[in-house]
Amino acid sequence: MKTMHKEHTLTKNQQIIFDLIDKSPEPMKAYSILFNVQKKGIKAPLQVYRALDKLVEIGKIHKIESRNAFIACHNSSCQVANATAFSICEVCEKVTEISSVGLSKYLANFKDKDGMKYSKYNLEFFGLCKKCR
Amino acid sequence: MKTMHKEHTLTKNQQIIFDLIDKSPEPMKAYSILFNVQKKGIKAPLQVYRALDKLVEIGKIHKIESRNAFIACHNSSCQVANATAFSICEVCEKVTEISSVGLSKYLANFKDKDGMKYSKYNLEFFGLCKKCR
DNA sequence: TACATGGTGTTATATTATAACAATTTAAAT
DNA sequence: ATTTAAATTGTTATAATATAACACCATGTA
Ligand SMILES: [Zn+2]
Ligand SMILES: [Zn+2]
Ligand SMILES: [Zn+2]
Ligand SMILES: [Zn+2]
Repeated sequence: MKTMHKEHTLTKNQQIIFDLIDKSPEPMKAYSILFNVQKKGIKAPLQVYRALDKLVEIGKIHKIESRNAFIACHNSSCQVANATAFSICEVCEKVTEISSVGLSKYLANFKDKDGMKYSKYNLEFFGLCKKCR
Repeated sequence: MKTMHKEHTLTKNQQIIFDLIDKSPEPMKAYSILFNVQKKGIKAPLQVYRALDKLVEIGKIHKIESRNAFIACHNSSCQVANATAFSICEVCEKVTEISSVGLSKYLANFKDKDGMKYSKYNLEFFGLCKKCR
């Protein structure tokens, strides 16, 4: 049985950059990514940003907007929805993707005062992680 | 009777920049703000960013993270909580601050899988506004 | 007074991101 | 197989966003 969402074969640059982000325990910034992939032949910011744009578009990674950093997705449903939620520790900067059915249902069904619904959203929670309390 | 939250008397630069943002029908970017206040003697990016930082801190304005832009707050509760929600039109870029008691209660009470609660958050919904549909 | 705190003005610089253009690769469509 | 369109790449240059460092000033207060 086939999966519901389209499969994307990553190109060489996309794969290199995805692998790096996926292995990283913390969100990575674009120029840190650039520095780390220069030995693999990716030399210019644009090469990084183009791969990042595509990876975000297909849901393999997410951008943490408040940090200008990128994290790999491990939640298959994001790859369709572009509906994301994270918790961010304000002390150690640890970022965790939240995958809560309750939360995503609540947000997907939320109506603003014009009765408008939104299938796409980004939520960032801030606080202290377990370790930092 | 006094208000619950601390009153902040804005300094000259803060007031100039707040007034500009407050009058703007759309979120303003830092360098657009700079351009617009140069006639009032604010000449350097840092003067703008310092005022913006303070205004964000005291909740008079909010940063729309996905747009690197700033919008005035008209919701008094944000000034205490730094818990914000916006809807953003992906066509015309109209941004509206959402003030829904239900939503803010839900988010303030949300517990992640470690049982952790977060009083501070930023939520950005994306879609099409009324006019753009 | 002396001290602390926060704001200001200034120059320089760091960080994040895109424009523009030519060449190449890939995957259909004929 | 050949043509075509779409996507990706490589490259140089530049735009847009944000902070570092330092000297100075204003205000409150011990
Ligand atoms: Zn995800
Ligand atoms: Zn932490
Ligand atoms: Zn607000
Ligand atoms: Zn619109």
